[in-house]
Amino acid sequence: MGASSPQGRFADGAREIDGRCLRGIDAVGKHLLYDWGEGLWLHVHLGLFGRFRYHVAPFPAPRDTTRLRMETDADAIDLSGATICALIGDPERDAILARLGPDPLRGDPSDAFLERCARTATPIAAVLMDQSALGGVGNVYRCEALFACGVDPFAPARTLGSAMHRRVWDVCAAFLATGVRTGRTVTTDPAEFGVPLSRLTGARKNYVYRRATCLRCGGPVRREAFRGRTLHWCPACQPPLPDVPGSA
DNA sequence: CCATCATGGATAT
DNA sequence: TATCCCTGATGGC
Repeated sequence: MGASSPQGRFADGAREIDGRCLRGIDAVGKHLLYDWGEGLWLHVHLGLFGRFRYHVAPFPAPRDTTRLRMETDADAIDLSGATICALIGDPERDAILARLGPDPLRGDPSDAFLERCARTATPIAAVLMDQSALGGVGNVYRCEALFACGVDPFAPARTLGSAMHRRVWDVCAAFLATGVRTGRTVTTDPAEFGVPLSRLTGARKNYVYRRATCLRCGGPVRREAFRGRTLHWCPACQPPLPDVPGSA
């Protein structure tokens, strides 16, 4: 396969994999690992701005932001905007795996996540964004999972109880699986609207994320910056738990 | 043309 | 908690 860096910022890396045969691609949480054999890996993390563009021959000219183009005679993939695009070896790959929490899409056991939730007084909204607690969930799924569970984002994790911890895990796992299947971050329930999942688009894609009003109750959605990210939640559908003396 | 915002994370303080 | 990096779409002048 051919590799090049039209933008130039990954010129050395592209040269290194140019002409090699890709053996496989692994996804761990939000990290992608391209296996070039002999312990050589391309590590990609899309971050906030990263994206792939897929082309069929004849390929369009790359943009001036295209950091990496990988191509065969028939197909090309362009990568731009990624937070991480780097060649690494086995030790660095192992370190990535080691620092990530369980990823439901890999069939990892939920134990470590459940134990973290049981132990910590950190708000559940922060735990869900912590990639060492749970791999793969970002802001959309975090907001929508808490909505699906009727949980106040600021509730200290351990006050929710083990049954709710399990439910949060299950909901996140279901969202991630749906994401793989559909290629979209749909979190609404087809049964609630009587239409197939494929029709849950636009204004019916999510219940609270980036919405002015709750898709379920019609009440106002609250929006607030929390640790650098914007939380969205419905205070009517996700009421705070009553204070229990000595619980937090 | 410019400001603003976005599915993320590392680093400084 | 603040700042910076990465890119692209959008909307207001």
